[in-house]
Amino acid sequence: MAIPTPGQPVRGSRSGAPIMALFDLLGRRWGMGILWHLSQGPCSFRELQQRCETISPTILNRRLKELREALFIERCDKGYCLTPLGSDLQKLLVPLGAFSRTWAEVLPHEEASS
Amino acid sequence: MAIPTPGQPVRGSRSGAPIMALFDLLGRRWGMGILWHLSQGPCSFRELQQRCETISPTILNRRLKELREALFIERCDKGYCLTPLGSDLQKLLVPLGAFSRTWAEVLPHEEASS
DNA sequence: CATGAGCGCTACAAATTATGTAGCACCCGG
DNA sequence: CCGGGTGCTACATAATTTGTAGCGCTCATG
Repeated sequence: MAIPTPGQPVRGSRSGAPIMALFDLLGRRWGMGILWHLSQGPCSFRELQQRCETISPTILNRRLKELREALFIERCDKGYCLTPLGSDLQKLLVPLGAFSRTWAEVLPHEEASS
Repeated sequence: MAIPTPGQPVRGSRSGAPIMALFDLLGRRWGMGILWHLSQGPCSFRELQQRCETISPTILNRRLKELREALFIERCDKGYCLTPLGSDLQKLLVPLGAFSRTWAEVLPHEEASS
């Protein structure tokens, strides 16, 4: 499972359009979630695992490797943290948080129906 | 494979935080890519399949169902198109395009090495 | 030095998702 | 009736993710 790289063929673009490489990387399960949770501050592997609530260590470790290779995340004394580049990316994700709340209101609610 | 819904348990949040539901939905393979390609204008199922270059009809259809249920996409005379809500979401994705190009420059290039 | 608690990380089998190919049923123009 | 387009499904195979257990390491405490 090679890490998607701009310029190389990736899912969504044989020519490796950067946006498609990014989508491929972030579109892997937990990709965006890890960036999101890590933006709350640096933390250890196990702490991150708990922030994600239900991620398995196998996949956390794999995503961590990929995101490190992509230069979004790096090791630090506290465990893991975002790089400046990763932080830039995370900031672009923030508006999605606001959007998602609007979305949640618009969507037909599926309360535990009586 | 239930569609992630804010308020229901989703991957990344047992309590169904809207942002995690959104990440779960968009984080499925091709999720963001479909929105991206569809923003180029409404098109037919097969045309969309070609814009995505390498998507299988099985998964295109599944994502389409999910995204329609999430109110991001709807049917129209030309085939499929973004809803206003979906269009809002897609606009939030646009900055990622610019970011991805910066990223592509920063990343060590893996040219076809001699 | 033994114990316990934390760390990053890996193994492995089972379950879930995605891929690729083929092809259905439908409609339209020739 | 034939060719070409549409949306979409079936099915076997492959890839990815999950969940659980536990390794080897370090550090603080007794």
